[in-house]
Amino acid sequence: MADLPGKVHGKVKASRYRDIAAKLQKDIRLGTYAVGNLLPTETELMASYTASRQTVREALRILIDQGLIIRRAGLGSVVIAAEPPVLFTHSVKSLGEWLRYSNETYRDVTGSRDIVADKKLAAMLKCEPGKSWFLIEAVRRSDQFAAPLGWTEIYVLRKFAGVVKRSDHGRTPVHEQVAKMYGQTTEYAQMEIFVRGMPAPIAKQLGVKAGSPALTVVRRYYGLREELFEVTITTHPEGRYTYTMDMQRSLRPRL
Amino acid sequence: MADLPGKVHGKVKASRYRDIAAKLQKDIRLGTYAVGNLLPTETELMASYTASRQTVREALRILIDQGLIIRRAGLGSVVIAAEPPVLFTHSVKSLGEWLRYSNETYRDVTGSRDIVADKKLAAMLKCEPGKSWFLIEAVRRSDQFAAPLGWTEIYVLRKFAGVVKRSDHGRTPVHEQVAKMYGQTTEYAQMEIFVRGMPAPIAKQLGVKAGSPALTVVRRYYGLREELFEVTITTHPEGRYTYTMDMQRSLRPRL
DNA sequence: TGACGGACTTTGTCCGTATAAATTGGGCAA
DNA sequence: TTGCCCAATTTATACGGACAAAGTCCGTCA
Repeated sequence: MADLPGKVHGKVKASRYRDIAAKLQKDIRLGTYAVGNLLPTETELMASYTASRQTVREALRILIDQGLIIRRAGLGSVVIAAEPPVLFTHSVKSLGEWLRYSNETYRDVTGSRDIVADKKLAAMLKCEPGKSWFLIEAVRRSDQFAAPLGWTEIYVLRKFAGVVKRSDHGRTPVHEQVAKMYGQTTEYAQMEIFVRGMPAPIAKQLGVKAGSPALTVVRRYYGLREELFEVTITTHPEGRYTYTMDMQRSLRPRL
Repeated sequence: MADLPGKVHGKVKASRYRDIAAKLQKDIRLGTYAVGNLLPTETELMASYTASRQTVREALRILIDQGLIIRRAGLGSVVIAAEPPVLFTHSVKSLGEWLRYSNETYRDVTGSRDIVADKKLAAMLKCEPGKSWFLIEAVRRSDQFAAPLGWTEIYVLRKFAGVVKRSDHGRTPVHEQVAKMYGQTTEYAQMEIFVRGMPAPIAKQLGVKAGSPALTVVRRYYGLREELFEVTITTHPEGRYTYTMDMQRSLRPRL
């Protein structure tokens, strides 16, 4: 959607359907067609603009791409926004890329076991207390540095426990392994970043002082029907990890 | 682009053009049409699929929307990717929404002054040492709680210093004020989150212990030609701030 | 060699038409 | 009243055709 025809040096070439789209956009922005209401039907637009159905539909397609309307057979064109809504976007190819660990990092698994969420863990994972999980604990390390980057706790549904046996287990994001082995896809994900004093058990593993500044990142992965199937909690000591995100103004290609 | 026709309960309805699109996608993924090469022309596709030009073009439009091809009059359909590139997106309406402060928070400005970036500050801002900035310092507070949420340092170019005089200064993101007053728009932005021990001067302002865990968020705003025009640094004590981000699998509407 | 021009190819735009599918609303029956 | 089916409306899909605009290719000419 980046570089479609109709653009010349940033300017938009004139054409029948673009003119119609521009007029409709204006009418939507000015409230002639309010949000929630219907646009005129294709037949009406054909009459009022003296254009063919093809041309009218091409114009309406622009409004769809801009997120201004949705269209339904039997219903019509519903105005859902007065302005193109999205201005800035941040995109990632996969949720693995989301975490900006480079390829030189890996998980050094220290152990794994079944665990039942008590009230405190349930709050952290955002699941019901009493839910069963399979826990994988690991130290995140880098090829470059001797000091560990952080401590990782990975909670997956018990039925996915088999991922620990994979040969690429330490270097591939677990949610990708789950997808490959069990076909569980991630439909929705959530991340939380906050600061806390380093918990004593983790401090011991990482060789830092308990209570020292620690950055904790919680990632929750949801499948179909909002089912939470994996949560990872990583905790980093001061100076070992920075989360970075870039955002770009999204250019709307057509018109 | 969320909910176009052709989808029923997540499944895709069969239709001529979707079949053609699916076949072409497969051929692209398998390398029959390699990246950089051309797809068959519309006329050729009409012949090989026994479909009208309209139908073929509808199929190709799907590939365009998926970012697999670009089309040019006189050239053809160039394959630019073997797989739909973007899988997960996080979108925000404005960069103000980016920072998840609700409307109940505001900046309590404690002072402002000119400042020249020394080596240390330049590294933090990612600018050249010696660059001049206008610094606004403020405590971020909430209507709900007595304790301050954090400490904010806002660095803007000196020519934008006038924003402090605005009546809405404390409740509107500064980059929006700059946009309104001076027409400076944000084309690109970057965020960094890391943990550090609370610096003594800030600790004093916030009434917490120096060296206690602190979450620092740096936001850099760039205009046209990569010009850095604003940087904000906010520092939060433990328990006062959590950064949250939601990501949704981007559903490609057609097909 | 390099610039220019024209023929050719390919997509862009626009028109006409027909049938299918989805949605709504009203009438009818339980 | 409630629920179901039918008819009307509206968009979705698909066919046909025509000319314009943009890019490529190649031969000609300086």
